[in-house]
Amino acid sequence: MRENKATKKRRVLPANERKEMILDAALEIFSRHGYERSDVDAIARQAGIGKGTIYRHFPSKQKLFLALVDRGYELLKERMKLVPRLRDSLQQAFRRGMESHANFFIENPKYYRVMMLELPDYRLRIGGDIMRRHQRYIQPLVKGIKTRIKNGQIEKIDPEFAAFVLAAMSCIVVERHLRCKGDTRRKDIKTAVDLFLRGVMK
Amino acid sequence: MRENKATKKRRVLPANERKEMILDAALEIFSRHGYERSDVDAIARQAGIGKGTIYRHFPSKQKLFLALVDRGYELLKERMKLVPRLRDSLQQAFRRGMESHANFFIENPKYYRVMMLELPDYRLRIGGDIMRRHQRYIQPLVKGIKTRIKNGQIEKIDPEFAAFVLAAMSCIVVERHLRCKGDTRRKDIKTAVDLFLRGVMK
Amino acid sequence: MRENKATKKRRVLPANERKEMILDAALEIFSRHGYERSDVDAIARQAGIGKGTIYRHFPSKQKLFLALVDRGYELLKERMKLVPRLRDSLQQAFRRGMESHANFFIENPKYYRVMMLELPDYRLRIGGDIMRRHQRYIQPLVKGIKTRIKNGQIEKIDPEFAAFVLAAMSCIVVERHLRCKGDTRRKDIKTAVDLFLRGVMK
Amino acid sequence: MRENKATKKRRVLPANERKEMILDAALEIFSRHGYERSDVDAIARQAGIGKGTIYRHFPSKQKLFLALVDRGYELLKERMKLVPRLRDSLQQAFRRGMESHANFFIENPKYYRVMMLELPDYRLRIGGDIMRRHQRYIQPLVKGIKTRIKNGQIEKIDPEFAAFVLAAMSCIVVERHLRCKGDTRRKDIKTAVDLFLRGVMK
DNA sequence: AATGAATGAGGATTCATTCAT
DNA sequence: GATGAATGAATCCTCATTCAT
Repeated sequence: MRENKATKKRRVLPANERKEMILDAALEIFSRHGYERSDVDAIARQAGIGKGTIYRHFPSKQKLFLALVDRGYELLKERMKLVPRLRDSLQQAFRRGMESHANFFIENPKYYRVMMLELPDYRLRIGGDIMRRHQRYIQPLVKGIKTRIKNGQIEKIDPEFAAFVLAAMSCIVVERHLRCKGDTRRKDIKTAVDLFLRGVMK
Repeated sequence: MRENKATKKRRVLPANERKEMILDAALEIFSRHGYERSDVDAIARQAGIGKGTIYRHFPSKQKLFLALVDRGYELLKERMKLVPRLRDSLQQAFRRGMESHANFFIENPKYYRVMMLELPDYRLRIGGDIMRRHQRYIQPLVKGIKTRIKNGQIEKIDPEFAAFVLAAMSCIVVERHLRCKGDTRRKDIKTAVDLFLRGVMK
Repeated sequence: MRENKATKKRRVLPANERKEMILDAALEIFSRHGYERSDVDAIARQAGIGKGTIYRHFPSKQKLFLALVDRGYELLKERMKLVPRLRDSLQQAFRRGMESHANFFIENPKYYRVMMLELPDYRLRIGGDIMRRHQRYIQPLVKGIKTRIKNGQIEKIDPEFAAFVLAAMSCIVVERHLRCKGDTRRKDIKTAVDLFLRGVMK
Repeated sequence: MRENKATKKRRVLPANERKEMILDAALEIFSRHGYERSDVDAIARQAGIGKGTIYRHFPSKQKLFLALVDRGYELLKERMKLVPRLRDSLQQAFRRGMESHANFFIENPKYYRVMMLELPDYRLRIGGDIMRRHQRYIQPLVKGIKTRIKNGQIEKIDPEFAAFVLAAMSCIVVERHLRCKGDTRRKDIKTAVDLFLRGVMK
């Protein structure tokens, strides 16, 4: 009907690419408005595709959201994988760990919003689903700490508790950075790691 | 049509009592389902009153939620007021502070859900209103830390950062407790305070 | 509870006075917002009384509105009663009739809004009730015209049609006046009567 | 839960047709109950479609009503366009004008109710929007009268006033006809035009 | 008699999901 | 496969009317 719509051909893409496109759009919209306030319509528009297409690839808005969170954790995991070499000094290990974690979210603030901000609200709704993911990603850290304890490098401390503290500190770094009072990142990471290390070292 | 409604007598209450009733019901529902998924109808049913009554006392769902959060901060403040005596030792001061904070939420898990879990999602929705409240309640803690620094009792550290760490630790205590693997509270609080103090003390 | 509310004592008034008060308030509100958009609440507030009191004196919002329209027609009738003396010349008679009619509404624009503007909208809803009133007040005019015809003073013309035309012209005068392009009243009335008379005179 | 819904198939229509369908239904409902008492639900039911479909095509109830009124004026304009040839005699011109106008509404009494009866109530509600439309449609008539005056065919008379009188007369014809005391139309139109012409001719 | 708190049916609008094209 | 029109349950809020005080 409109000639300038002729440009946008209905294109058939391989399922993978389509899914990625949709997840990109979902990231944009969910991070902007939160889960409940995001319309599937808006996501489709953002992706430049029809609403029905989203439902061909994801069975529901909720599942789409979960897939997005999963992708986030995947990316985060990849980023973290590079990090913890046990031959690092304690200092180095924790600093590098926190740097990777914080930097990932600072560089991907949309994922921060989707994965962290929605997390608690989500717990009320999808409960387990989201929490399980969070647990899963915290586990490596817990293990690392356990090892350090076994090695006698740090005090006996509940390793899960310690892992949560580290994660929380990282989030604080991110939030302060995103609130943008200049680049507090470097300083904050040092502060955090120092505090933590002094707090747990023998 | 409905004959079995004779039971429910209409009761007139003083505005204060009504408001409290409604807030009680709102606490129940909001903490159970989160803000967006709670509907005013459900709150009315929970309160055993008509929907219109809620609107007589609160101009909108949002304002009702805010009023509930306010009541929460009020209760928390009262609980915290008893705490910080400067002549307390550092140990005592921080332990008692964290105890009060964590215990308040452990004893009032519904407020925890409403005040803490909704907070980030709310940031995207109502933004300022909620965050201002959060800031306001963190401030005293920031000041306390500043004083300790000035007194030379603890290391120079960004006081806001430190305050956030303490608050986060408290939340971790609460969450672990609510996830109910036995009463980890006491141990966790000790762990947290020890970690923090060793981390910041000179 | 509030001392400055002490002024407004709950006063018991004779039913008549109360009714008048309420009708005054109703005139104010209905003329301002139209029937559907006027809240009984607003009327009560305008009257400075409780909502319940209105229902003690009028069984429903609708009946209150009708009572108000009735009072309007009563006032209009009184104003018109002074007018039509058959010994007047034709000119005089019609001019004075239209003057009285138009002036009544120009001086009581709120009644104009309530009686004229709502009239058609109302016809859809209360149907007969309102139309009957309108008919009743047009009748004298119809009779007058019939007499003039019988007297051979004016052409044979459907007297109801003629009466409607006169009433409509009067409304036009009022509307133009209320739209306030200076005082067109005098000129318009002359125009109207001249047009009508020339139109119907033998 | 509902098994007997199988009958109603979902039909996809081009936007134009859908809009027309909805406007048809709206005409039916609005003319029956007036604006405020008509609910969107009823219009959807009348159109045999879902409520949401209406909102896909019209952004709000109000805009839907306005669109309906616009369609009415469009139809009326088309009907009137056929009319005024300046070479017509005065008699002919006015008679044919009034005939067209009155007949349009007599043949489309629903439009009469929507466009004319709601008009005054609407003035209080939407004000400008509706009134502007009314003005626009009166203007050609005003101009026609001005021309006749300039041509010296009729007396000097306020042309807007005269136009209003003609429009009012036409409405009277319509109303008398709709109240259905036999077909008074022809006679009434003659009466009206005669009255008017004698009233204004030199 | 007067009050205004309480009620709940009703109404406009949104949006996840379905399905005809 | 892709599309977006269609759907209607769900939701917030209003307001005429009732009734405890």
